[in-house]
Amino acid sequence: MVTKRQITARKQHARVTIADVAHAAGVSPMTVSRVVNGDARVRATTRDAVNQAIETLGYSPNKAARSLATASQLQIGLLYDNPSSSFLSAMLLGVLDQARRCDTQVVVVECADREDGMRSVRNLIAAGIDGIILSPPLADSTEVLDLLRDSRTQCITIGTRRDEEHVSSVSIDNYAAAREMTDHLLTLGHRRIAFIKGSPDQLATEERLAGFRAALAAAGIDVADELVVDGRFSYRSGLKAAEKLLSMTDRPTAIFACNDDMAAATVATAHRNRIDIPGELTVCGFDDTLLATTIWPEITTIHQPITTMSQTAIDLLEKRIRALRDGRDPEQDDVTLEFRFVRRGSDAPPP
Amino acid sequence: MVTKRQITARKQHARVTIADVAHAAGVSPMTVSRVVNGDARVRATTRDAVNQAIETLGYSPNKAARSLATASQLQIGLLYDNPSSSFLSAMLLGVLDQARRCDTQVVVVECADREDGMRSVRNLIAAGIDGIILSPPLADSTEVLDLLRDSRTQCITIGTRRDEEHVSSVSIDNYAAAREMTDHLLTLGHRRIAFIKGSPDQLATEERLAGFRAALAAAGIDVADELVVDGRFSYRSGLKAAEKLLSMTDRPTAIFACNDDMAAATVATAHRNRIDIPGELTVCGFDDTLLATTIWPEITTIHQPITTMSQTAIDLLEKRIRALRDGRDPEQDDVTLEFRFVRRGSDAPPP
DNA sequence: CTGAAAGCGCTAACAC
DNA sequence: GTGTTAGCGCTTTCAG
Repeated sequence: MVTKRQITARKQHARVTIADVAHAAGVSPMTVSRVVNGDARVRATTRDAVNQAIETLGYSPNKAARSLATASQLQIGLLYDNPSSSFLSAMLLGVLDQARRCDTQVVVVECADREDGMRSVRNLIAAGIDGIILSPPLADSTEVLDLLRDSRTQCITIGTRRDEEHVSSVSIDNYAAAREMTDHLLTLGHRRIAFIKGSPDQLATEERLAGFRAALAAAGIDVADELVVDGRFSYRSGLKAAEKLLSMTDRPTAIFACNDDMAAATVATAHRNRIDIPGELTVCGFDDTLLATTIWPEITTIHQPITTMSQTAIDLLEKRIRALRDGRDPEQDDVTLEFRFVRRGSDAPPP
Repeated sequence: MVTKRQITARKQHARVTIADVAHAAGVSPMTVSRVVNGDARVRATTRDAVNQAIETLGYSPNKAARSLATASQLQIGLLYDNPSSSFLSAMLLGVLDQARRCDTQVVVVECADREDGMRSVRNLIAAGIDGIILSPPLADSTEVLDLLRDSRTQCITIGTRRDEEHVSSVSIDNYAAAREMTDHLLTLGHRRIAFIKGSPDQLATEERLAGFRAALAAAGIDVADELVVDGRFSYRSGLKAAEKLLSMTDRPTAIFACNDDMAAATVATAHRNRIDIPGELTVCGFDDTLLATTIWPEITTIHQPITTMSQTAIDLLEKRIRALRDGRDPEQDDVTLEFRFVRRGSDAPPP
């Protein structure tokens, strides 16, 4: 009696298993498994019966059992180092989503700097990680990349593309994007256009600058050296750069900042100096992080599909690792996703 | 020969299992399991031997197998609706971390509005979710909460506390925090202090306002109605509120905004009007999101430990679900975490 | 304190 | 097309 009650109680809480469904549908568990996994070799009527049973019983497969049986679960590490929170949340969203889809455990690690990055990578490797995703600026650290290569750990970078044998990447065409933005400014009629650079240690900085220069060159405009100023991607550094630019006697009519944080800082500085945007000055950014739409006016910028990028990264990494496991040679891919020019309220023709 | 080679090849890729460790240490798999799980009933020498073997073999337990054997893996849904990206990333970080720790699958769902929230909750329940975490403003939706109660789904809110039987919560003491901030302003010597409210549908708004009022009342200061203005937590709404406040003939010497976004907007508006911060105007915020340290001057604010909050939420939810599974009655908890007053550069004594 | 047996829920591989 | 058998790697009994 006592026993029976316990069993009943347990049954209530127990999830329905594949066996229950099989029983209800009058087939074997294997058939149910096939239906669930979309195996084509099941008669339509059988399939319907099974689906019916699944429906009424409210069956949903046990992930752990499946992982165990297929030996599928992977462990992937995601390292990041002080990104903007918009970048981070967008990235995490993509990672979480895709990881769930392809049954992958993701370990997210914040690194204070490259030193710390090296340490984390070593730890993860020791813990038996299957692959690693690097976001900038860690993705640009040759040191970290070399460590990964030497330990033969699969690796993929997000946001910057490294043309090296052992790392794949997911990024956008920074050069083309910067060029498109600059062309837009040119079309608007601007001729005196300034550029605020990002951190020198990130590839993206150079690529964007190159795109900027190319657009101007194509239009037959010389870039005055004084109009290309240093920045470090931070709001703070943008403030400094903007002050320098706006205090010039012959100040630019448009400023293209290497990311949205610095563009926002430029807007703030302009306002402080009672310069109207976009009436008296055009400002545009890059990345389309949340800050771009937070401030006023909203910033014209380049949208990076960060969530899709991180999903793609997980997907790619997973394929490479499985290929490796099956003895195949994993190919190195560099995926380039589409960026999108987003026009908002911070640009206008020159006064 | 062929067979052997295949086996060898496979062995290379196969992870080391508990059996390998057991063999190497000369004990049974069970003993290894006990050591790994910190069971006390193992002789010290045996334990050392096992640990030694684990070390040299580089063993790490297979999560899937463990989940399966202990029937432990839980599914938890996390719903969010348009939070600031700082809030979101902080929350995701905590969730990811804790979920990995306690072997929980988290499904993150973005909801466009309450309607959408209802739909998502229904879907999740149908999919057999074990519990749900709600962040504001969804956490303040009675409708969603009722649905959850009726379906007997475990639920916990983050950031706002609902005093209802069936929902647990993790939050900070908004009232006390607002009070502490206001006291700070009072100590500085401010007497004409304005308050920018958040969205009226969020409990946090009222609590913070109450704290603000209480501090002033305790100091024997009447709050002029005109100094408490509407806002909706957005930068945009903060801009409007700040303009109203700063255009007053007898404008306030300090402005306490209900969150950092609105505080940042206030700073921008002040700058636009050539009002120096903190020299001529003190501005402070709430939440300590990234925006607070992005802009200049950095904003004095209240730090909410969002990452810890979401970790705690997962932890609590997990305990409740397991309790329920074991037939125990899950208790309803309201956990209040410590906030931290963070003084930065946006406050000073009145001019 | 330690070990043997049994099984968690699912899916490969092979039969039929 | 469908069923059978045999595990995946771990932990829970229950013996000793």
